[in-house]
Amino acid sequence: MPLSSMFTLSPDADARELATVLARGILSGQWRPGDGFPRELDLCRHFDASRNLVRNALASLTSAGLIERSAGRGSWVREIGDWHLLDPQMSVWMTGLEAPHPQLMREIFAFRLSAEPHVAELAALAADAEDLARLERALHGMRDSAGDPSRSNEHAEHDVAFHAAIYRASHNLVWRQMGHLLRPSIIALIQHSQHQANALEDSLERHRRVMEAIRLRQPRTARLAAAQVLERTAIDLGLASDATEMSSSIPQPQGPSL
Amino acid sequence: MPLSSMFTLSPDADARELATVLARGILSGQWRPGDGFPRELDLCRHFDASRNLVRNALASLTSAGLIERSAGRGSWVREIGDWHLLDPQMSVWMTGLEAPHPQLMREIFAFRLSAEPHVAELAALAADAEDLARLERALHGMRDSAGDPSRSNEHAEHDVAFHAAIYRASHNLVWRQMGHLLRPSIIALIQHSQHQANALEDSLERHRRVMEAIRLRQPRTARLAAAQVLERTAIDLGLASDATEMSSSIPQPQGPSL
DNA sequence: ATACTAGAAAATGTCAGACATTTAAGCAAG
DNA sequence: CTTGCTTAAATGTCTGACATTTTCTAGTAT
Repeated sequence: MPLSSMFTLSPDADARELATVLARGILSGQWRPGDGFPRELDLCRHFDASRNLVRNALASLTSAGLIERSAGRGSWVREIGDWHLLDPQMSVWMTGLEAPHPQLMREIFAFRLSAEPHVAELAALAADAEDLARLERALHGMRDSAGDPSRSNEHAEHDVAFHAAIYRASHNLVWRQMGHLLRPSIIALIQHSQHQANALEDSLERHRRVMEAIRLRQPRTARLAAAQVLERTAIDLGLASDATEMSSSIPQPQGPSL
Repeated sequence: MPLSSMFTLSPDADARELATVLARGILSGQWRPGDGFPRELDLCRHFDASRNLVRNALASLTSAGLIERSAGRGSWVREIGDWHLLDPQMSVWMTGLEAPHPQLMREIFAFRLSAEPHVAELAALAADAEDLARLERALHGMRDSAGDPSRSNEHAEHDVAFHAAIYRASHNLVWRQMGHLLRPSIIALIQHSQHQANALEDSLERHRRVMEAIRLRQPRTARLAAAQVLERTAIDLGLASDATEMSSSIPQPQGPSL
């Protein structure tokens, strides 16, 4: 896949911006897994950048698992399963994408569906006053910016902050790091769903119930409330069909036990 | 914190090795969060390396969230909460550590305790023939190398492979990526517990039960079996006290619902 | 004395060019 | 057909210079 003229860059760009352009080229499917990636010198020519800058950008892509490089052989795009979806840098790159990567969005949402209710349960067990303050600030921010299309970005940021505060309230460093995954998922939601007023009102109410359950230290209630927030989200994304099955934690029928 | 003479490097080291040495210096507490990190030129002198190589190594630490850099001000170690624990590179760095980072090990184990039973449940719903083959190979590897102190590393690798296979069998890319967390946790276990023969036998049996439950597509059984593997692990690590409470998924008593 | 400004110093960021190393392909001799 | 040499192509590294950002300090005007 040659460098198309779609990829442009301001003349005074730094390595971070170039990395962003290239990463989004991969995330948007311009280069696909298995494809060869342009050589350093071609990138230098195309973007009128020094080799040093190009190499720094490629180092970022490498550390995110997007490409693999080998002296003498070149660079190529790695399989999706090797991408470091939990690298915070990836969240930034995914967030600015004009059209989100469909498979990744499904995978991330499926993960949230399976994990977030449990995280809410942990949060109800561990949250302290600071966590509750964060949740409250985020919820108020969502409420203030609700319904105004010109403030939808702001609304999305508060939405992200709310969910990140839940992960953080688990008081576990690993779960907390996972909060970075939320941004691309939620931004895509805001941009691609027609928020009807009553849907928004309903969403806010469901968020509020999660916060209340955490405040009252009711783990099971928090779990169910978090599942219902995601159910609402699934509806807004048009994924409602199988969402309800996965988010409920009703024991499945099964054969004879061991 | 000056550069002590503890930090040495073979004369023909590349950026990756230097990054490893420096990262382990941070992970082992030689430099603590908030501390200033040595300047580029000091590192060049100390390790007899070019500035380019030093900069590449520092870029790795930056992308892992271990340090923060700013033109004119220098570099310093970031707070533990900002470290990218889910970066696969971090797992490599943590694994080779002579003495594991106690807090990180606790955090990672607590995460596994809360997540892995659920992942096993997902695996029981989604595993295919290839996943089962991976689980079986890993279990056989564990069994073959059991009890022989000279093959404890091999045993640990198969142990890692078994648990990674569970995450992978969830058939979700995010959970799959999280399998990288397992290595440092399991290696630390092997190195710091006196494996008595009966404990090992018991551990193997518990692993086998997880695999059987996944094979038979029994999610609830798989969840419980995975919790019991972790319970065994907690005993071997000397953390057994509160482990059983967290891994069981018995509903907690709670106040009035919303 | 105090506040503002200019300049120097220190640190990281970038550039340019040369050279080193790794890999793959082609070609020729056996 | 195989082996080994040569060449080309790509990434990796080194060196030295310069650019930029930030902080500290000294000096000056009010």
